[in-house]
Amino acid sequence: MKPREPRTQSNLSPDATIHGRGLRMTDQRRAVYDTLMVRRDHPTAVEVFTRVRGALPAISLATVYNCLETLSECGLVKTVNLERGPARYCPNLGAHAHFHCEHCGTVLDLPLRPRRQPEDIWEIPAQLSITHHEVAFRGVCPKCTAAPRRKAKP
Amino acid sequence: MKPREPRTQSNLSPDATIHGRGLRMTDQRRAVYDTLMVRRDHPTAVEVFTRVRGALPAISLATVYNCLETLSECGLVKTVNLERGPARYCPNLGAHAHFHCEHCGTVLDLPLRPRRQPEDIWEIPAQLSITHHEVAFRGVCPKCTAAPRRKAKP
DNA sequence: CCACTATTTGGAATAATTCTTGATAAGGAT
DNA sequence: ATCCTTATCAAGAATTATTCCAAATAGTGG
Repeated sequence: MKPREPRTQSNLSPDATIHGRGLRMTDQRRAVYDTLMVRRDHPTAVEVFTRVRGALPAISLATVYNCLETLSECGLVKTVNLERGPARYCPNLGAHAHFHCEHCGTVLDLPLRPRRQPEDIWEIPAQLSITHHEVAFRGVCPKCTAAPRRKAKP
Repeated sequence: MKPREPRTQSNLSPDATIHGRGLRMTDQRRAVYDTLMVRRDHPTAVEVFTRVRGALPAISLATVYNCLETLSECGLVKTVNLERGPARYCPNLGAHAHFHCEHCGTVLDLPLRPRRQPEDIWEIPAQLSITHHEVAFRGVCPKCTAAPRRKAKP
């Protein structure tokens, strides 16, 4: 059967991952993390802020930015940059690209095919050491192709 | 032998491409375009501004932004977004990805292998129509791996 | 030359994010 | 438990890159 997707990159609990870096799992960090995990979409920092205030009404936007940065550095979430829009945050830790619908703004995950990697299609000099890659597609999503009614926030 | 890389996407002259859209090839646009073509690196708008003032001392930064946007929309240059840094502009019209050295800041072009395409490695739903894609790698370039002395602007 | 539109300019405005500062809180050592 | 050290948070200021705006300028077709 298909292996379950790891909850974190290291397969440790989020707490252990955070502690492993000498950091603390605070209420704020947990709330931001949980917010990302329950609705597995691609919210901006402001959207996370709005959602997380349901759990922690006193949290500040600056703290949301801090938490998202920390979680991202710890590999617990991914930061997604699409064009020049606000950064988005992604709970999917598997290897994947992103698709951004230029009509409705939706972001979709496009998984990497099994046993495939970017080096298969791009010529990457051997001496070059790669630590990250980010792949973004842009176009029109199935829903908007079918029914191109309303347009949305870009 | 290897076909020469087209100077523009349509293989028309830059002037013809611009005219084809009902736009004019002004001194400013030409100067910005030439600036990109002579030194084939990946300058930011401000860097283009600095360089282009050698030819047109009176040009404004807003105009440089306008020209770069126009040239990019016409397919005469490419806009490159790396992480959340300032946009960079690229004269290479061939299909390629970008590599960003996190040590010295250099940007390198990584060509797409012949007869390869992103669909080869990412699962892209059939109904999804793709108009653009942008691929960015991050890591350490050969020079910095060999001699990790100075660090640079990020 | 005239009318019309495209373009440029300089400065103001905006958006997203980062920085700063002082207050809080948590964990370890005694 | 108390003290000490460091991490974290909150609020607002500051920064950065980019876009917007209004007025001046310049091409183009007739």
